[in-house]
Amino acid sequence: MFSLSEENYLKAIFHLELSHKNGVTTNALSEEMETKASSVTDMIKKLSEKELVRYKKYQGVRLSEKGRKAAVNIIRKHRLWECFLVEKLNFNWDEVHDVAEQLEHVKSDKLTKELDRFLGFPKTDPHGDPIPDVEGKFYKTPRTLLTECDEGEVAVIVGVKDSSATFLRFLDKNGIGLGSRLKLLHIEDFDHSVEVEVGNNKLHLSKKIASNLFIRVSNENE
Amino acid sequence: MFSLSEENYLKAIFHLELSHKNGVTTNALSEEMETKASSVTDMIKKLSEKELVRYKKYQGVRLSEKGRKAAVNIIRKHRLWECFLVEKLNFNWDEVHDVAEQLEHVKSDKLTKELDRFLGFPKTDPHGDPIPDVEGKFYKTPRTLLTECDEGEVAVIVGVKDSSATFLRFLDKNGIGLGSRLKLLHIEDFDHSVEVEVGNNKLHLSKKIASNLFIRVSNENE
DNA sequence: ATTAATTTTTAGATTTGTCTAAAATAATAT
DNA sequence: ATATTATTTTAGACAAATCTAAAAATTAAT
Repeated sequence: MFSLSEENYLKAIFHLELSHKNGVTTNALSEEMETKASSVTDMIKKLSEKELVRYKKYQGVRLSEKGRKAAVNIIRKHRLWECFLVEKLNFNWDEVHDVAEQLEHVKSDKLTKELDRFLGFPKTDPHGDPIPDVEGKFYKTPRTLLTECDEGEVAVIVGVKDSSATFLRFLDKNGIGLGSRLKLLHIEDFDHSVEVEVGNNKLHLSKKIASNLFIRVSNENE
Repeated sequence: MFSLSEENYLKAIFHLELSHKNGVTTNALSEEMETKASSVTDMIKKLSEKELVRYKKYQGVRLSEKGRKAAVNIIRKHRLWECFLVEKLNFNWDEVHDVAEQLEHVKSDKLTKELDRFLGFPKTDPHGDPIPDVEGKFYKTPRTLLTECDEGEVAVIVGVKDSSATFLRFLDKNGIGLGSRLKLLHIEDFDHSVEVEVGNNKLHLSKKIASNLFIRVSNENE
């Protein structure tokens, strides 16, 4: 159906469209894909011929409905494999990305369907990102960033915005993971860093860290 | 490490070496790989430069130790994935091949190791073929073909020589699978076809079919 | 032991995805 | 409004893996 490279471009365009609402630029794509802009132009032309993207010269690209379907399917597979690796194969959440990047390209509808069933139809991956269903629908649960939280509130970690190994290992080291309950003790006016209580420890988190933690504000007693 | 194509050639050479004891010929490889002989020559040169095979012009190829290790590792992964598909994802034994062909190329030692553990360190795949260990060692259990069986003996099916979907579905249709107990009632002198009892049915199997069934001769009462 | 047939290799072309360098277009700054 | 800068595209080249057609080597047949 699609080549490895085409699939990777589709995925990248999908992710970039979230922040580049009026078309993904060639340079943005070339940065994301770690290739030269000229290579991107070449590939965009191919995707455009296949009607996976809409493209006008110098105007950037956007996915067509067909392209979106394809991209979402790859993301679905990626996230299901991540669940598999963590839940069944003892991978840590910072180790799954590269392997899932390979597994996501395996072509077999039955495989995806059965993997989903085998995992119990998970709704989110190990980083808290939603897993789209077969129709390509994302069930988004409401979530905000820790930076939106007020002093005194209790937040449950439901996801990470940055899922780089560096960040994830930092969280591990500090006993923070999905499901962790943080009480926001203090927001520092000077740099917007926050002081939180997690378990019985107090932790100081920079604004950058807080802005990469997705939370759900919780009732003290729930 | 190795390209997809290189891996497929290594695997093919390994399989062909079993029957072509004094070197795998270019034509044999081109048939196995479904490519032209000239393409094979090109690839052989590349593998030879990488010291994965020993090659002298017009003399065919054989795997080096390094090449054998690589080939066996791919076969190991292929067979582990086949187990996974059948035991965990409800695949039938005639459906696993193409998907395993894709999965076998995923690169991650941890993945292979953990998959092996997750499956309970299986020794054979769904077709009864042995799964090599991490060191590349095959633990071969003694087995013969149904054609070697004598009248009156009871045979347990422990593997299939031909694992094409056509053959496997034929076996399914006739209630034969790994572990089936067949009593050899009669060998027909004319064409060496055999009459067997499986369950409460009598079946007539051509010589070709009998010669593709690996068996272990069993004690009536075991 | 030649000749004929087969197998294998070489030479040159093609496709996919990439690259560099240069040209074209768009965006920004004075 | 024009000049400067940045972005994007084009043109041409390259590596990997394949192909076709022709040449070379080996094997088989008389």
